[in-house]
Amino acid sequence: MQLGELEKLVLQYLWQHKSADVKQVYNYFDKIRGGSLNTYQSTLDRLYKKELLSRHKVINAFQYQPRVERYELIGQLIRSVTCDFVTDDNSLVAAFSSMSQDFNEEQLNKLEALIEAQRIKLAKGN
Amino acid sequence: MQLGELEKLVLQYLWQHKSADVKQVYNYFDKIRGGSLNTYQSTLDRLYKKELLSRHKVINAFQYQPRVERYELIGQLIRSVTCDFVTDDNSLVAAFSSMSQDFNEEQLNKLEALIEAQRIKLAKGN
DNA sequence: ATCAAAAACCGACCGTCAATAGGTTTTGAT
DNA sequence: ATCAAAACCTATTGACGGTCGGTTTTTGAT
Repeated sequence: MQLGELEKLVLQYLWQHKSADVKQVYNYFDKIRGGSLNTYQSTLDRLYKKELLSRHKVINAFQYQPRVERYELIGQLIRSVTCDFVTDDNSLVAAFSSMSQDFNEEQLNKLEALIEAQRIKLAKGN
Repeated sequence: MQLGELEKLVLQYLWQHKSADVKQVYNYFDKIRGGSLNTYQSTLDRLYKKELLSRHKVINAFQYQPRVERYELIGQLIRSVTCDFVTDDNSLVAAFSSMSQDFNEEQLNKLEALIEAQRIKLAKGN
């Protein structure tokens, strides 16, 4: 998956506001970065075609909603950027190792809890 | 950072072979995917300019070497694809959560060891 | 049913970047 | 000084995101 700057901004906006139509998106971004209404129309449409947004008509305009949670997309992006390089079991772990410096105490705790949860899931699966 | 298909292939090759010049790279890939020698020259040059490869002359041809370990690049890519979306402390952790299904028992063990190592590092830092 | 406004859609253009390759310059051995 | 190899420069092509003008479709009021 490939995301441009504006696409990311719009996604952020929709995660925050849950749902919006073109006008709302346009009104919001017009003040901070300009661009025509059509620009946002195209961007929403592209995100919709990428299946990152869903939409349905309300009255006469589409309301767009995120189709994936933020963390899901992050996970998906990590996977897509990663998969070409992960040849063996250790690659991903090693990559995390190089990232571990990014984590603070609290995050480490949460990660550990996640690992434990996953262990249980694996155990049940067998 | 933005990497094309061929760039990834060449990187893989160099991680495996440690060091090579254009000819070697060309000879290797010519059999499996074609392309002119110049194509590989450009690709190596691009990777060099991206500071992913180092190089030095041996006799009269450049020898190229990886400048980053595989896992370092993976970590870097994860960070770059991630940073636009990680607004709060929990985002990255949440992303890992959505990826945790990718890990098997053994990998979980290794991750846990990493977390412990990072904890110790943090403790010493204070 | 008609019609004007709103919304959606289409198509074009630009900029960026990877892939590709031809042509030119540099270089080093003889 | 010559000559072949290597490096470098410079297009060209193909994707793709951003941008926007223009056309079609939808819709709501009359």
